[in-house]
Amino acid sequence: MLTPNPAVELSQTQMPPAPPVFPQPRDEGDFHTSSVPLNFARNSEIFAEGESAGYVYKIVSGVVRVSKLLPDGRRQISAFHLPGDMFGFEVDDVHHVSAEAIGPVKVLAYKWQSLLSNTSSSGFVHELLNRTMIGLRQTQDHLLLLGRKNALERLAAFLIEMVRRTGSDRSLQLAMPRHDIADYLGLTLETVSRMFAELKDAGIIKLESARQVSVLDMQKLEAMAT
Amino acid sequence: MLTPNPAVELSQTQMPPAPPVFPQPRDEGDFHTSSVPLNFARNSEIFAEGESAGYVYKIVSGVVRVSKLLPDGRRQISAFHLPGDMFGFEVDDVHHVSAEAIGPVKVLAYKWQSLLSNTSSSGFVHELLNRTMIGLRQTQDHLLLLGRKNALERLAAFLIEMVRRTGSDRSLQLAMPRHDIADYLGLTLETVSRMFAELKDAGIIKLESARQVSVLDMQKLEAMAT
DNA sequence: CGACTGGTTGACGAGGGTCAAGGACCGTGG
DNA sequence: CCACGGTCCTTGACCCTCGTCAACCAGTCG
Repeated sequence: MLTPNPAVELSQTQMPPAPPVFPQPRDEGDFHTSSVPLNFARNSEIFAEGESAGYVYKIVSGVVRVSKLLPDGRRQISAFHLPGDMFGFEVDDVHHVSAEAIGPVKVLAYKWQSLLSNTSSSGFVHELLNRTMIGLRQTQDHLLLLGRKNALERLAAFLIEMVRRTGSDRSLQLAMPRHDIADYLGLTLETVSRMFAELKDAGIIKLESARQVSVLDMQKLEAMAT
Repeated sequence: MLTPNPAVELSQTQMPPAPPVFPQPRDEGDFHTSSVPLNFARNSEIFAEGESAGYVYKIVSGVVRVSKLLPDGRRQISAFHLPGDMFGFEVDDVHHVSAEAIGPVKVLAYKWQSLLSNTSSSGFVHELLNRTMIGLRQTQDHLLLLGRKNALERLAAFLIEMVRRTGSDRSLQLAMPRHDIADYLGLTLETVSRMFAELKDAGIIKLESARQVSVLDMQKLEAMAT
């Protein structure tokens, strides 16, 4: 996808109609560089593994999953990105992960090369370095989770992460289905469902619905995440 | 460890005597910044999780493991670093991982702040951004391994990675014990040992000794790594 | 030679995957 | 208004991979 015109790509299954696209460059104050606002429909692909990487994306609204696939279909989600997060930068102009919109997503797309060459953008390089280092640290934390924690600890850690990142306190709205949570935590969706039930039976959370979780005992939840 | 004088810290167990330390700053061509050569003995700590992060390290010789620990002792090694690699950079002046010398290690230590403030070092920031992005990519690949691959696939991937990184072709010298390989691959040392045996029985590798591996069939090995 | 670290192998069990069935919730259309 | 299809979620039964525990072996250094 070299020319960003993604909302046309509603290939996968039948999709709710994508919001209209406005491909006119706008001047965003952020990096003294023009950005293009883009809209993506639920489950549509923002970029895929192996594609040429021309743009950096900043989320305006919605949630994005970044993942890698094995040839036989096994999938590992390496991160969920929320509004304000940036993603899509690569060293060598090739995407080594793919990114998809979990629900309807609005992003700002920045042209990668113009950002780096732009002389007034040394602040941008520092910002990018910071964000990349933070991303590296979160990914290292996730390695510990995948390599050494059991299913219950993983789900507890996930819920804590989501509570913290969404800035909510007790009530938590999950943007993603069980299957995505499973692929993020290195589990199956059945195990994720069972661990939800276990936390519920222990009186630590309350399931208003599958996507709407209330944390009843944050202390205990944090203790379970080890 | 704010003042680098590490070879004195031979705390853990009885250690082979550390090579002498030469703490005089030298001018290395690399980043137009002075570096301090340091030596670390086998199993000695270069820095620990939670410590203040003042230096960036570049390996001259030896192998370093970077890891995170759970309170109950479970450990995840997030990376092995070989000569030429850099490690130790953090966003917020606090180390979120620990680093230890696997065998005797020589590094060059660069003062972190002086590198970033130095006006002539914008090249350094770009280099650091590149290295961090590469590190992030490798860590994402490792997430896929830990989250979705089985024991045999993990060991095969590890051997391929080591062959590639050491630049060797058939013969591979492993710097680390089974326990470290296990903590890198999210397995136990027994399982690692069994997978070595399995690859050996399949005629894919030959174990000259525990640390000396010959790859007999690279094709098959790559096929096993999925 | 003895102590120590590191590695291999076996027996057994548990945690989580697989397979299967059914329930809850939603928007659409008759 | 309700039936219908689709997506998502839950729960149960069974099984397999890998962890645990234990014994033993190999190499090395004093």
